[in-house]
Amino acid sequence: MIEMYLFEQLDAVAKYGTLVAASEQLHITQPSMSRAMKKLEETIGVPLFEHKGNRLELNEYGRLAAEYARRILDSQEEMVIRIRTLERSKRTILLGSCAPGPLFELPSVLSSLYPDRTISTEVRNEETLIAGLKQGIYQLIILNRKPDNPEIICHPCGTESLFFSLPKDHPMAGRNSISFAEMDGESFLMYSEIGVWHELHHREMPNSRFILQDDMSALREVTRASSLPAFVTDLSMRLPGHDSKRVNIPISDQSATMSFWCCCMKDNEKRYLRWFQALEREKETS
Amino acid sequence: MIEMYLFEQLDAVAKYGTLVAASEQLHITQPSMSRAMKKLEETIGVPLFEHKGNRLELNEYGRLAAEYARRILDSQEEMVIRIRTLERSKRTILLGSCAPGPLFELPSVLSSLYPDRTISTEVRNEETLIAGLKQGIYQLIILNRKPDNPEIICHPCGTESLFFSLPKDHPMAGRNSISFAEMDGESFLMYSEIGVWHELHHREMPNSRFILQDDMSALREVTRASSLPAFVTDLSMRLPGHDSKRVNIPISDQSATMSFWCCCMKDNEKRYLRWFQALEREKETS
DNA sequence: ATCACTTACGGGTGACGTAAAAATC
DNA sequence: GATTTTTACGTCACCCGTAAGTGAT
Repeated sequence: MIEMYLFEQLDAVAKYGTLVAASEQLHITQPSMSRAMKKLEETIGVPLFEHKGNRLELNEYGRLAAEYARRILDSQEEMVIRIRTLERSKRTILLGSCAPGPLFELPSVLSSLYPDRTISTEVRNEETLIAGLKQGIYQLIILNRKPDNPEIICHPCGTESLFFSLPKDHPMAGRNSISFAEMDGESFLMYSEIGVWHELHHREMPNSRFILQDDMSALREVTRASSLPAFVTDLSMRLPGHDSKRVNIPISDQSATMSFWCCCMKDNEKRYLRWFQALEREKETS
Repeated sequence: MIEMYLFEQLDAVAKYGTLVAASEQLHITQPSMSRAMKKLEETIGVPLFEHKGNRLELNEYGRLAAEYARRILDSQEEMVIRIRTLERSKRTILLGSCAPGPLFELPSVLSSLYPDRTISTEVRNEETLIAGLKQGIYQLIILNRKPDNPEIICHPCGTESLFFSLPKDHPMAGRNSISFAEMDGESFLMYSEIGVWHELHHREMPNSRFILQDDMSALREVTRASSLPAFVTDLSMRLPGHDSKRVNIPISDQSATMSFWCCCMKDNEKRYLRWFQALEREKETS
């Protein structure tokens, strides 16, 4: 039987070329390394190295062994991660979203439906969310479009509409609605963690500049003291601390309203049935 | 890092159900087993077992871990076997054949061409030979038909023709040739290790009985003392110790002559080029 | 009482580190 | 002399076995 520490050391030798380099990486002494490789050769019964001057080099068999070592180490690490992830996913619900808006209200609903589980949320891009859902890192994800994958189940979970937030003395402040095009070219103050909304802004207002701030309360301070236009949404307006000294003008473009879908893996559909039913009820009441 | 002995023990527990049973199989004591499983749980950080009465049972995580354990152990064993096989294949030539005839002469030719390598031979069925060739167990194999695989290179290596071996007082002993059908129904003495020839005998002489003997010299003794018909081939006739007190009558059926091909993996073609050239020369001289 | 597992304790293997030597550049 | 590997030796971790204890059937 070949113990794992031998594979680890072989892998390091294959990676770093010499026993000295490998032993430094693994924080063991070089003689220990030398002995381990000898033991490996003895166990397999085939020489894995050949002397090239004063250094040791993997031969054909050694390279084959190193390939296996890498594979086995990977398997072992993958095992630990998968088990830990699986266990964690039973205790917590990690809700990933493509935008922060849905995360304002939904976690508290989740929490009341699943009181024994921890609710965590993250804003990530679509690719990361879908990959993470498949791997079981996320139990639920919120996307702004249905993914084309029969293994993933989706339910609608509301919309979010963008508004321009203007100081009262702004020339456009009296309007009932404004289009992206009308404002394109100005500079905007903006929260940086808005996920997929960034794509929209750059597509619809290619000539504008966006001044990003990743601290929401800092952003509020700056906005209050500035005459620059900014953005709010119908969802963010309800948050406590919202600035009422500005006027919020609806954006006339259709693309300014985003629809969200909440998705889980088909395998977990039953587990989140209550949740999806709650979403349906919410839809009806609004 | 999870050492291999932990995987081995986990695998045994998964296989045998209880710590006691598993520990007996591995020839270690049960407390040792108990500690090892605890250590595994501690390392991963997730419980792998649950108590079911007075016995321990793998839970969901434990079963997942056991799957990985099995995979990792398999990888490790596969690694050792592959390396040893590869190394062995550099030092020896294992020549497998579907029939013993070609093995009478060819090994000595091989030996003279590759004096630094050990030559071994085996008679096996076609399936085993082809699978073994692919795995590198055999370096060369001899088949009675070309395999339909572009990765395998074949060269003709002679023929073998079957004869009836009859006592001089047998009614057919005076014939120039006999067909299978004419002798079908009789009982034959026969060497058992004749590989693919068995198929021919049962196909062409379905009503005959074959009395098998796996010891060639014992078979000769019995044949000498018996009046039963037997078989020889043009190749076996040349062997020392051949019985000259009988008459050997050619078999008129075409199927009584078998053609052989010697095959190696395309990757090894160069290595055995000398060998295949020698076969070509042999073909010309005969 | 029996069976399966856990806890406690002592012993021996072996993996590691230190020190020094050998070999190659 | 600098670098890399090998050899020699002492130490300590840890894996195992024995023995006793707990809980379930």
